[in-house]
Amino acid sequence: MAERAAKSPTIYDVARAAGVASSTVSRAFARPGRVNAETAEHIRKVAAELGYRANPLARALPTGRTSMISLVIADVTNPFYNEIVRGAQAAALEAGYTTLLTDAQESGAREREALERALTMVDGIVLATSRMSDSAIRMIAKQRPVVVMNRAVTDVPSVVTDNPRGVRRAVEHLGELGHDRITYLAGPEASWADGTRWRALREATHELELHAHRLGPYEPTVAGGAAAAADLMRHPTSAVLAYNDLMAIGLIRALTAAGVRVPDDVSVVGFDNIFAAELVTPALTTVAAPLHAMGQAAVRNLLALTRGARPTTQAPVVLPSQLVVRGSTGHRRRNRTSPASGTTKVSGPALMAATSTVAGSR
Amino acid sequence: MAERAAKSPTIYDVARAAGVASSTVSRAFARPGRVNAETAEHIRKVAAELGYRANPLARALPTGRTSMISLVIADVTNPFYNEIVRGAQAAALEAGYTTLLTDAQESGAREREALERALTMVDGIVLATSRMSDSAIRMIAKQRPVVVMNRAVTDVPSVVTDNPRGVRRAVEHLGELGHDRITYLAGPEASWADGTRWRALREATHELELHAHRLGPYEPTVAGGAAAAADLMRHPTSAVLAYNDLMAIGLIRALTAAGVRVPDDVSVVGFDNIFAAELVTPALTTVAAPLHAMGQAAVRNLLALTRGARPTTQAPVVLPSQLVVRGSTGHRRRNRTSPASGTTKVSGPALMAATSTVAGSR
DNA sequence: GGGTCGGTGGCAAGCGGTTGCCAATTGTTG
DNA sequence: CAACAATTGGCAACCGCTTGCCACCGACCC
Repeated sequence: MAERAAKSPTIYDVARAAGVASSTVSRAFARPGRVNAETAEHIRKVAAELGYRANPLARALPTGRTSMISLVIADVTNPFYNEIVRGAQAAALEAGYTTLLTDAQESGAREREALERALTMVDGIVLATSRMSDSAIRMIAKQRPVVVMNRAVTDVPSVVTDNPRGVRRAVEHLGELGHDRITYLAGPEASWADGTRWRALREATHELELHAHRLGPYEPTVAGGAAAAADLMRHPTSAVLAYNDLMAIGLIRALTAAGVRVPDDVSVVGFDNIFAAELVTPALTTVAAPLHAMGQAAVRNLLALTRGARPTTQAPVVLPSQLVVRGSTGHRRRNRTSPASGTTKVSGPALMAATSTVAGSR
Repeated sequence: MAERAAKSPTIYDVARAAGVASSTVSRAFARPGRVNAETAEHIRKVAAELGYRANPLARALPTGRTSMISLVIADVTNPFYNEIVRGAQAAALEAGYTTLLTDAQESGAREREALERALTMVDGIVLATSRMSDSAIRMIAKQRPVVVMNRAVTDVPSVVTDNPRGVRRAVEHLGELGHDRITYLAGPEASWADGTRWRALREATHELELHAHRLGPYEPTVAGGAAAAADLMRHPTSAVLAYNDLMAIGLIRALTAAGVRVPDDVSVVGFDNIFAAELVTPALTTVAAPLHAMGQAAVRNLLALTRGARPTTQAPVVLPSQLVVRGSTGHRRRNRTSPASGTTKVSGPALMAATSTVAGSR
């Protein structure tokens, strides 16, 4: 059983080896101009020889700054977060910060608990689609800088996508295809994005003289979408806007299994443009969020806060969303979601002409 | 600009308020029996009133134990890791540990660098599909307990899936469908799993008197699989075993686009059973790894190590893998991957009879 | 009644850095 | 050449918590 290598060298070891005081070593690293250039150079050389590496914990104690931030997401297994996480990590890394990823497992309680543990260890927190209440979030924000994503909380800076614009584009797209009635499949009630999207849908359909209808709420998962299919059969429609891609995918599968064809019988639009959206058949038309950019923006804003910047503005940072047209939307043919009987087909290629405005990454 | 709440109370505050020494407060929390039950109770009450919460960093300094572990994965955007991360987090949480998730972005260099930063902060490290060299890993293992996943490194405990068994099952499955020649699409050369799978394929095909062929390496991504399609057209085959699901999916898409039908013209089997595997069309037949269990097992072993357990055994912990039969494999009909010309179809349902031994979660 | 001993609580020395303050050295300036 | 400012390095006091060691105390024993 090989014992762990002897404890790593400290500033004291370096100080002794370099013939200076420990404080000088400390400053040589932390306070650039504070020490003579030559001395600093010498110290750095000795430190390198000894393999000295500053202990971030020890540094954190007196300064109170840990150079760690916490990223809390609702569900690690949801592919929606993958790109967000990467964006956030990239921004954190470039600023010399380490990220603590926390999975709330879709539970506000677990989220609070995890946060409780992390709170004292981090310089700031990014809450991606938090399931906690506004007041709970504000409570946390009193103790550490916080930035929320996909949500607006009074007095807490946030980063969101332009949902209204995205919904508007989706509605226009469906309108152009001849659909005059759009059914919204609602997601979690605790979700801020859900409310925003439904509201935007109502406004957009109203302006364009179309009709909006709402079903739900459902779980924001493939299973939830499948569950919605049954309800949808009872409320015939020709176009559906789902709360997110996972639901849209589940819906399409259930519909297909029931003999309803997509997009021939019903058009489906999702939200988020997750990785799988372009892989399913038919490929999913969806409102894409700039996931990577959001993660990055959230962390950058957070770090600005930790440096003492005043909470940006009261208005959230809004990132543009984009409609990605793929195969799940097509011309309106019938007004029902019941099994097909006719066989005249609109040519596939024509339907997919406008395919992929944005290519899936990877 | 609301100033952050006053610094949180320390053991000294609690000690004063409770009329005892700080050391007693410390022990009341950390060393159960060491202090009188009543005193402890009193201290705990006072602490609760003050809202005292131990500072993990301050605790880490004298003890050298941070209660944090690092989980390093090759690519956060790869859905393969989602369940692993969750399993790992669950195991860590139940033991009171916090997880530091690090994305190596498929680069051994970035991996080392990130590790460098985290090394001093964590009690142990789990390397999920590391891209570093064996010696680099052993170097790290000298400084902190390490457990590797999906890989075997001499002297470093590891957790892997039963690749040979999985491959064997896939080969048997394909054999039963009449395929006598299986083409392997290789993944990253730095991947241990890749070598293991190819070797297992050769052995299995040999025993069953089939032929194995190898193409690649390719990127372990959808794009990589698509790239393989072109090569595959030049090396006709009726059955393909891909390094992972992402590649399998990319391959199927490219093949389909080129007019080659799956599974009619060629059967495709993937590895990992990622989330999207059951969503694509045709649904992917794949060798499923117990992702969640692996993450969990890795962390549990790691924690055992930090508690001083001697490196389990030299042999890796092997978790069972399972073949999930879906729609991408079918009876052999032709021996070429060139565009179809015949139209006789094996009935779809028959082909999919054995569908989903394991249901995808969610 | 004195000696032992287990149970408790306190003292104080770290853990590895940071940093305010002071002193020594060197360079400027009138 | 004295007075003074700027530069640079060292001293030592923390940051919040852990823990070895000691002191004290009442109980128990002989």
